[in-house]
Amino acid sequence: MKLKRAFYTKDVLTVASELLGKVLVKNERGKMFSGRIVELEAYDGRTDKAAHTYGGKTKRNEVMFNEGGYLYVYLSYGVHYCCNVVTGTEGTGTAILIRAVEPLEGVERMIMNRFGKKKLSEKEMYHLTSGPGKVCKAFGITKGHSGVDLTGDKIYLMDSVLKKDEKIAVSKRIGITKSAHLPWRYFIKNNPYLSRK
DNA sequence: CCACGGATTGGCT
DNA sequence: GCCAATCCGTGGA
Repeated sequence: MKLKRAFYTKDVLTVASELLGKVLVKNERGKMFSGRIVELEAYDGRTDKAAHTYGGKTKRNEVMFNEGGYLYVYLSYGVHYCCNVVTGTEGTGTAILIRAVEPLEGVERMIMNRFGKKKLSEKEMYHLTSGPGKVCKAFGITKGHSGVDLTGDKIYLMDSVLKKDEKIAVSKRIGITKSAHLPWRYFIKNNPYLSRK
């Protein structure tokens, strides 16, 4: 089942806690890419100085002010794209950064997008999508996908539940200096595809 | 107008 | 462990 609008329009921390284990899917003219979300971070422009929306609406962040269920993509350090799931009601300015997934479909295409070859060692496979920039590179997600409606059929999320032995853990967010104390990074404990342990 | 810094990554010391 | 790559929004002159 594809996740519907109502899943996304809830409060950002509620959606964040429900988003782990869901499957990110990209259908690129029939070429499928998919992966289970194993790590994410919440950003809330109303209170959180690290959020892109903290200073109000700009051309870059306007998608993040949409109602929930849209994709917000930005360029990090001028080098890497990172993708976010917009949450909440219109005008809220909240989103969830997808930091790592466990690859499912389209693995060979992901390896090609990331490394320009077809095979990786077993060890290298754990680094295929273990970071926000890596996920976008592997899936072929760029700035042109910012604003895509996640209730459409190009990029969307499928419902799925955590495995019986999987537990959610929470920590501080990675790589930020402002509002760094907030415990808004959620991840599946001991999952081998995390960006960090 | 210019300087600065950032939700990252991979390669080199 | 350290650092360059490289775009763009923000803030100060």
